[in-house]
Amino acid sequence: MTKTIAERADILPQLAEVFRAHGYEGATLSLIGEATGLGKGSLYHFFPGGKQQMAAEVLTEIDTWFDVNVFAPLRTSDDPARAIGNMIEAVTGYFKSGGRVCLVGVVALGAARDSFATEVHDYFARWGDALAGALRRSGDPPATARRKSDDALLVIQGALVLARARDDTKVFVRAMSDLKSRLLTRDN
Amino acid sequence: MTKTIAERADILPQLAEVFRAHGYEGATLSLIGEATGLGKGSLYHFFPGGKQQMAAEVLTEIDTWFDVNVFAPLRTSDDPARAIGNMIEAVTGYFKSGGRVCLVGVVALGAARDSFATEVHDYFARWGDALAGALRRSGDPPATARRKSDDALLVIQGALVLARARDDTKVFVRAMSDLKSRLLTRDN
DNA sequence: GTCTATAAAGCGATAGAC
DNA sequence: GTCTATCGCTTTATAGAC
Repeated sequence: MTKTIAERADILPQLAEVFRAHGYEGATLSLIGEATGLGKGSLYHFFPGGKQQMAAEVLTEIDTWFDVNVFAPLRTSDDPARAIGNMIEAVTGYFKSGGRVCLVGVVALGAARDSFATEVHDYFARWGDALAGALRRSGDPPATARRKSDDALLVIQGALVLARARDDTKVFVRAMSDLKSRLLTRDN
Repeated sequence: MTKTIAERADILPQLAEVFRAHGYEGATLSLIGEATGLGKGSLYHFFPGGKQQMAAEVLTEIDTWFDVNVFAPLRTSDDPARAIGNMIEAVTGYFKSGGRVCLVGVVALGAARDSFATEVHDYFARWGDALAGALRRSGDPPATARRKSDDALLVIQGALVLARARDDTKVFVRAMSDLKSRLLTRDN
């Protein structure tokens, strides 16, 4: 019988799902052990800082994913309108049309926010900056771009809450469709 | 020395604040005891069903508050536009301009959602129905009214998430102001 | 790198005196 | 109605064998 050797890259996504499903406080080491198939010994081998470190690394990985797949395209694309459309598509896929919650939003609402204030703040700040930049380059004046980017972040988070409250992804899908046309319309 | 006799009506709001601040999982009986000044004996005297019952009664009280102060005016006012303006004002006050989170939203995002599915679902359903009704009476066609009411609920929840992530109420205040004019404009 | 055993603390909940 | 003491269990975290 060969032992399976775990790698950080495999563990983090499973860890993320546990935190998403149960929140920081609700994600116990037993649940994490089940989801990863790892005992506490292995878990503490990878994350000597315990639960706090696990959540911090998960948040960092989430941030990296968005940086590569969402923020960077918004910042560098020479077709900003197209990049905004791609953002909506990427977000819809990532959040499984509202069937998967945003861990950063969950953390922001909970008591763990204070422990991860920087991670939470920066995630939304960098998303907002990247989106506002794309809107400016597509013709919106700075103040309008900023208002529209705030609006977008807030609609995405709210749609996730409502979709989960109703246990129905329709409201999320419709919100993304509306958001897209609102972002790509110049006169608002 | 006279013992203070606690009443349910005094306990529930304190209980609500603990659940809001820590979420369902994070709200321990110790924290609840501190916040209410009551020992476990007293707590279990009032709530034999324990934490689950405490949260359920808090959710019911929240629902009642919104029913009286938000939903009923939307349903019965003969000046629906004015009722919608009042709703924005009531919500801004209740959520302290984004400084206080929505417990129903917090529960919806967490693992406790399944235990309180009915309460969570009904809260948003009744709010949505009341608001959509007011919008219809103020001249919006049914489909538009429904879309705008979904939009409103989602913007409120999202603004709460973003305000807490940024630790800044400005985004909430601005979102409410924008929402108000969007709801009261006929051609969208 | 993985596991089991274990520690110390905290959890929700109960019992019973007052 | 309130309290303290306590139960049984789970929690996070550590130690040490393999």
